[in-house]
Amino acid sequence: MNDRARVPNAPPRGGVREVAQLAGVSPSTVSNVLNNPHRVAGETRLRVEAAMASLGFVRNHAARLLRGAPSTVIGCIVLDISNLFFAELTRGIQDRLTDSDCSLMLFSNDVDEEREAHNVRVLEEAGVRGVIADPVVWPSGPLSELPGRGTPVVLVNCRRKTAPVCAVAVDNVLGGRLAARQLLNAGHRRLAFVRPTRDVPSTAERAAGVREELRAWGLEPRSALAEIRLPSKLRAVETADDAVDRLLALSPPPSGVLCFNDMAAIGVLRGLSRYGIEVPEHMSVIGYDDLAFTDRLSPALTTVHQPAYELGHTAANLILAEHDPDHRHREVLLRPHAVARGSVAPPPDGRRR
Amino acid sequence: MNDRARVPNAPPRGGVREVAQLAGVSPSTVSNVLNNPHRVAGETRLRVEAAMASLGFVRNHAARLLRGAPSTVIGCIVLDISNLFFAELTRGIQDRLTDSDCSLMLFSNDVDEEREAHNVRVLEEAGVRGVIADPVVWPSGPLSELPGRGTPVVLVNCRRKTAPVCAVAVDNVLGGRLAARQLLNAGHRRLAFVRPTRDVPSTAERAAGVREELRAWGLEPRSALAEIRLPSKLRAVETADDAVDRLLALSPPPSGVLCFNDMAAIGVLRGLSRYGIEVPEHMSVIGYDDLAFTDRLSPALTTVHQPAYELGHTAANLILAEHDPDHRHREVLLRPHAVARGSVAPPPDGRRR
DNA sequence: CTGAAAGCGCTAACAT
DNA sequence: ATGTTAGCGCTTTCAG
Repeated sequence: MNDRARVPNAPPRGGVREVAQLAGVSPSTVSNVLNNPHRVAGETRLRVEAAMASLGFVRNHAARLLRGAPSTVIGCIVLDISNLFFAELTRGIQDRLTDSDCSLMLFSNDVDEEREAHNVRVLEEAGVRGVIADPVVWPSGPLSELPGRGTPVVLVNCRRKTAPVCAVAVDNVLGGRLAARQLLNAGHRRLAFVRPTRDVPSTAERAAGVREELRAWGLEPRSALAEIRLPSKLRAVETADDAVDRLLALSPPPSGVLCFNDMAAIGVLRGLSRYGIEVPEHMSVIGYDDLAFTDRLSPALTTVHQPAYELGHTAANLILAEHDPDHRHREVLLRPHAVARGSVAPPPDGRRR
Repeated sequence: MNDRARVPNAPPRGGVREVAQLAGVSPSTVSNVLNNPHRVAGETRLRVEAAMASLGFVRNHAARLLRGAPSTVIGCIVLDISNLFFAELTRGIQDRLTDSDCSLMLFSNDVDEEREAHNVRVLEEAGVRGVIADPVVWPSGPLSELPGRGTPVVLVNCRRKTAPVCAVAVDNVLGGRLAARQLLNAGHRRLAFVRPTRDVPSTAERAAGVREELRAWGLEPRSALAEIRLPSKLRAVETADDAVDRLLALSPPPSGVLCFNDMAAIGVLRGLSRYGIEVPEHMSVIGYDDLAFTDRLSPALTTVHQPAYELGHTAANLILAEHDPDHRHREVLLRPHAVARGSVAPPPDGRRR
């Protein structure tokens, strides 16, 4: 084999050699007009450029990489690209990378450990300049081995723990407390927490925050907080909708529902409306993330704001900064804040329960 | 230079050579255990595999590519990843690619022609196996030159016109008609159309559909349809919110607003509520896309459904199919359908206007 | 079943 | 200012 197994009738892609020949110079001169334009005489450069244009010359990135050029692609592994939170985060990364002429290789792993491992491997084989990831498992997973082999890693939405990497996260424990506090403040004493079956670090921290807050109010999580687990790999909107059946079967019934993210909250809202249960009159609901449209939901969703775009932008900054020889790993911790809207009200019976 | 300009203190990444040495075999045998495992004796293979493991061997994708291996990465260029429509579409692509062990290199170009051209170039230089794109310009743009140089292209959300490529699109002209029809059916005769300043093929087609429908009802687009243009590169939610000022300044005022997509519709809803204008009592609003949460908006958004995930899934199928030597280019045309919910009602004065 | 050798396209010394 | 040479890591005939 050899013609690159490209599309059937494609003309062979010409290389520097061919350009050099047409321009009547040597391959290294062509390379120079590409990489050190100042070192080549103006007239020669023009001739070479004309040759490149007429041949439709396209640089071969693989060959440059092999020769030792620094890669311009950054890998990114998110949990679910169809969640607007990650879409926003991805955009933050994109925008920053674009400014530095870098590209993004994106994976969405559906919170699947095996897929995460596979994606990490592909990225490493591709020789990317660094990897930004919201880890499914940390600090023990496959991601943790990358830095030791020369591929920088930046964690998003996850504390670095003790690992020697950069990380940018939102304080999820605080976020969990903030979420719980809104319900508690409104008088709710029996809560349900809708969360994934498979916890990732960020959701585990949120859960810890919720429990902390409960205890701070003198409540015992074990009895005051019922947990509803959602199958992890499917769309939260749908699984949460389904889970409302279980939510309503709880006894004693909760008067407020904490959702691990806004997408799940939408599902809960939908499920509740299936049963004709009004929010917040009969049931309070709180989300997490503060996605762009949550203020227009019916009712407007009370939630906890996370700066998704900024998270992505910062992560991109950090990964790009790894290039600097005297770079020190650091952790950026952003603060979430509560957003009170219309989906939380005092419990229906007027008394605390 | 030479140690790959990787992270400062990284150990040099060992290659097949090193593995071969440790296993006491030749590099080609190592290559064989990687690519033709059946051709190597069981015991030798085990030894080689052990050596790879102990050295933390990672295949170099660039070198394989250079040697002629078919690429496993597919490029994708969308207009705006922070629009849930594209996030869903991207997920459809991802899921399909994952099944074929391929990866996704994703770009979001903010409807910017130059960025599109740049992204196309990067993808071509990377030697990707194919490119899936929702083009900003077609059929004259940089995307159109790819197939001739050996990189297959699949259009999403855009008709192929006469070009020799595959495409998967939703019938946008029909979609535009469907959107307009819902307003017309409810009795509206003066409409506003909120659309981007910079049309991409899909929005231009929707606009054509809207005009067609108007004419079918005996209305003259020029007088019955006011156009509100949104700056293209910013988030539609925000620009549409701002545009409500202009919308309300229209004279005579429209009683129904067509939005080029759901994100813009959310912005319009938000802007309208700023003015205390109720939807649909005082103004009807219709979106486009039917994003996952639109049924929970207040009011539930009347819109036109587009199968975003299926679009992505099909596009991935098509690009993967280009590998087949006797592949014929084809265009898949999906049908949109109207989704009537609560944001459209008869015009406020009860009479047609 | 395993090894030796050549080369993919490009770039960086080192000549000239 | 330009050309010559060698080699990045891998795979693939072709011999042994």
